[in-house]
Amino acid sequence: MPKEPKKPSSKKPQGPIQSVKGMRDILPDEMRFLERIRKAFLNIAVSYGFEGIETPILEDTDLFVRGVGKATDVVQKQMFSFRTKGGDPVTMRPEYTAGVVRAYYENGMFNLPQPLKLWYWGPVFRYERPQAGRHRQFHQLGAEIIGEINAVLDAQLIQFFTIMLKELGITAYTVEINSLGCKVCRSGYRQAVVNYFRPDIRKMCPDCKRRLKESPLRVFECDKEKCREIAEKAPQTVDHLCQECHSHFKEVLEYLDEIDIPYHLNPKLVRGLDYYTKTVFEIWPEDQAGYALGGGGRYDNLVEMLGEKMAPAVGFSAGIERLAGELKKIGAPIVKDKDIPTVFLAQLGELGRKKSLKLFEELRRAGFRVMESFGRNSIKSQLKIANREETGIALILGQKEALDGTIIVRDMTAGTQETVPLSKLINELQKRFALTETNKSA
RNA sequence: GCGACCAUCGUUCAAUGGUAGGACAGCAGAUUGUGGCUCUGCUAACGAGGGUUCAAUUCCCUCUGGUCGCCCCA
Repeated sequence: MPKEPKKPSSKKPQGPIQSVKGMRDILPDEMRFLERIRKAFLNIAVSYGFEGIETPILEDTDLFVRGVGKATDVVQKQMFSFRTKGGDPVTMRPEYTAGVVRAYYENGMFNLPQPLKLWYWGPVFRYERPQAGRHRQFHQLGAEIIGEINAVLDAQLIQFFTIMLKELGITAYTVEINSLGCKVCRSGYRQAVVNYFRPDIRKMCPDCKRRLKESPLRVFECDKEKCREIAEKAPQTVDHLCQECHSHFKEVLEYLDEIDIPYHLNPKLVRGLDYYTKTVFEIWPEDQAGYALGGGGRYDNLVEMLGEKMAPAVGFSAGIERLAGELKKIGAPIVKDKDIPTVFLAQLGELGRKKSLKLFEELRRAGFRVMESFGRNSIKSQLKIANREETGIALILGQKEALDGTIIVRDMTAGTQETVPLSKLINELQKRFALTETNKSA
């Protein structure tokens, strides 16, 4: 037999389709945590006067290069970028802020009453090696306040974040905070940093040599021992703040004191995105998980950098999966939907099944959560499922009942049942659930 | 981007150079229209490609995916 050399149609081998590297499924068990986080988050967002926004996942690559910063790790090695068929360079957003600011311009939102308070929730992408607490697609929630410079808002966003953690039951965290100053003091500071490192530049790693040229503050992010040693006594931002930035920072801290949020001044905190000015902060779990739950800060220049208008702004974002991880860690009880009055609707025979479909909707309209297994014929297997799902009450609608206009209401815990007229069913159920409610609270 | 380890039913854990077994879950039964306990049966897996071999799930290589460090962040 002559061998037919197989030409692979692509470099990928045939086989079952697996998820793309770093992309994962969120299954119902985890989804429950996410929904809980979303509820807590939205609750606060709405009462704090924030409104929702969603921007496209795909943006012009240039938005992030200019917005987030050319020298940042996010842009240099973590961007999920490619070209469209038309040849346009696009990038799957690695964060929200740049896109939100773009939307601010494109939709003329500077004409709306300022400041603009926006919340967001959705997937973001970073091209990295997947690892614990890190995937290529993950989800962020966050909030931005655009068009207001007052320091009280910096504090309010931190308050927003910490209140959310509190509502979720997460208490073991620290707030790290620092001020990077503005354009004015930053150039002075930058110069001071460059001057400080210059004598030692030969001893430093190649990365730092490059950083010192392109973005000197990033030198502090290096963890090579030598660079660290040298950086130990480097000038700190807080010592080079201009009058305005100094008092702004002081005010932020005073506000935080006022609302009893403990913080840790961290002069080394610079954040991975270039657009930050003045206040920056990160929230870290206390158990040294190796990653932050979230962070944020002021970005008074970003709006200007992306367009012609000027608008001060401040924001924060948090990793939703990481918050969910904390919930798991603290053993947060799994909240199921059981608290909604739930009944199981079992049907028997052709007529019973037909009537069930309608009854199902009537029950739903009356405020009940209804479970069923309409596809099954035997009453036995249907009750088995009712038992497994732990619905306290099962309704049985068979041929006989369908003809009589009645239905069996079965108490699954007591094992008792009675036949009631269909017309009185809702009433009867409401009575029963009211009873169990009072028993619970008693 | 660099390094280490891993890959068997849905989950979890076995065994094996001659194509795989248990547990849990799932499904169906144990006479007539009634769940939980028990019993019985059934379903269901060697990530993909290539090589070595009479024979590969097992050995080797590559790819894909996962886990964990480094880096960095959410």
